[in-house]
Amino acid sequence: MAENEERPSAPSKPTTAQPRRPTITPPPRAAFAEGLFNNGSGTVSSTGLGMGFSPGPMTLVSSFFAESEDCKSFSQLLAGAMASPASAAGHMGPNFLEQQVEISSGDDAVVGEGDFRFKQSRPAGLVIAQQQPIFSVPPGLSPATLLESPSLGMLSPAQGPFGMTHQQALAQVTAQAAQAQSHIQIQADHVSSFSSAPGNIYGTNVVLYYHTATDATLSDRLQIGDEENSDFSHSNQRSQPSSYTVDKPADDSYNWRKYGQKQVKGSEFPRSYYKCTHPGCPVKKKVERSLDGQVTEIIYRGQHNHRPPTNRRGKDTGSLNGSSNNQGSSELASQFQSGNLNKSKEGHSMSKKDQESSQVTPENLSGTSDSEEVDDAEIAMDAKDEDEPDPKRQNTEVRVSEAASSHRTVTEPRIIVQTTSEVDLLDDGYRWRKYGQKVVKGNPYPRSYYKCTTPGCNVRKHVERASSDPKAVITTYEGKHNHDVPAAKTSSHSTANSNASQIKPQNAKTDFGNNNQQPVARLRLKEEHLT
DNA sequence: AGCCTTTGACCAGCG
DNA sequence: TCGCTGGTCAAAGGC
Repeated sequence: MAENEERPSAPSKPTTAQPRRPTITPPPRAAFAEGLFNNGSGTVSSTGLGMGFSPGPMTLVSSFFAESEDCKSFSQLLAGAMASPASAAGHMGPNFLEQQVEISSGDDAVVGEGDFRFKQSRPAGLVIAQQQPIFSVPPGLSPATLLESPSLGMLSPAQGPFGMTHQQALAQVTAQAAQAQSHIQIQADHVSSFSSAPGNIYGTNVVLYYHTATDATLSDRLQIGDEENSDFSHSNQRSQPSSYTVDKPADDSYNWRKYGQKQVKGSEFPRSYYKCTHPGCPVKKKVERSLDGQVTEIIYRGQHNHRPPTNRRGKDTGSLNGSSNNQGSSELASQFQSGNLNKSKEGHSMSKKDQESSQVTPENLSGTSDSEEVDDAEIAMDAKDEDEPDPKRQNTEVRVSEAASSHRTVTEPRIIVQTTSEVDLLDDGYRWRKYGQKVVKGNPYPRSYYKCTTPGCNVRKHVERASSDPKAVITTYEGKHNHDVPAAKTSSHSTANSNASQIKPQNAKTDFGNNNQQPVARLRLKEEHLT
């Protein structure tokens, strides 16, 4: 199992005098999860997938904001955030009605080689996450560990147990990232890092970076601030054996075989190479670990051409993945795979240069770097031409991403999805009909409303542009598609994105989706497109 | 026995 | 052409 396989192995060429990264000492997962699940409302409903699926990381993250004051527009939030982090924090106050997730994509959006990242810390120019502590983390428990929890429920204590692995969460986010066409950042201080990835999604390479340099601040960011969540931390502290050290990425539902390890130049830690053990499956992944076993980077390449193994090897004891979790993971993975198996080749055809060029720094994502040079975002992309990739845009995005790559840092956690095919990620594969537009106070740009044109499907989305940053385009999805992608959109990119769409609705409102029984959890994708 | 990790060697791409 | 580098191979050994 991936977890075991990714246990740190004694580097053949041990690095010396490397800055030690904080050791993560999470509680036993069972207790940990219990602590999580017993928090908040105690809602235990599963998601619309009917398999105990939990909301994606966005939802989870968003749940932090679940008790914010009023549901201000994202534009407002974004504007406020940009203007003043503190102000932004206020916006995301305790009464924030809608559970929202901030996933921002960078200006340097890449169509062909999009990068999606989860960001632990707020971007310099975009602060959405509330400043108030959200929940506590037991001493020694790193965010990576938190997210490695099979449930991730810690991120959404008010929503009860969500049997979702961080891979699933990541998968969701990644899928949504794909939908967003470009870079994604979870604009939440609470989201620290992921210890693993779901593997290839839609022919993309998922890169997870762990930057424990920020771990020092995690305690601050992840401290409890909500009495309601205190059980979480308490339970964790009670049950957490100090000796429990998470030194491997969580289960990503696939089996991997290590086939190599090298000390890569420029990398602090040895890089391990893994192959999916499934016959004929081209998926590989590279894992970099610190000396203390913490994963610092995971790169997935290729796309699984099979379902995740249902019978996980018994030796995978590092995870408390229950059946629901595995099932959920598998289900999620299968969703990813459905209808889009033809991308694996493209994934492998992606040159190293392409991959590298597609990596973008959080600074760029937040518009503080070279991304400033890019043209204005195109909300119009959402309003029209969803069916057609824009070659021009692709070229531009590649250029920007390259520029951005020069600013790449290793100081912040990030997850990068390197798309391995030229996919117009903006196109989510579904047909949308614009049914409204509204100008929000404080935002010169209108918020456009769209509804899925498929009869009986209540999925909606609205797109808005941040007032203070026209490049920032936020797409919010509500509901779950109860149908497949329209036949006319069976192109690779459409399929990929449709899959993404299929995943998003897990966080959907109950009044939109057919299967959604969960509290509202809107997904908010900030899309920053290039012209 | 099968599957896995380890690890030195080999290969290919690139400047 | 050569050296560097990342990626892969494959034998050996362990579980």
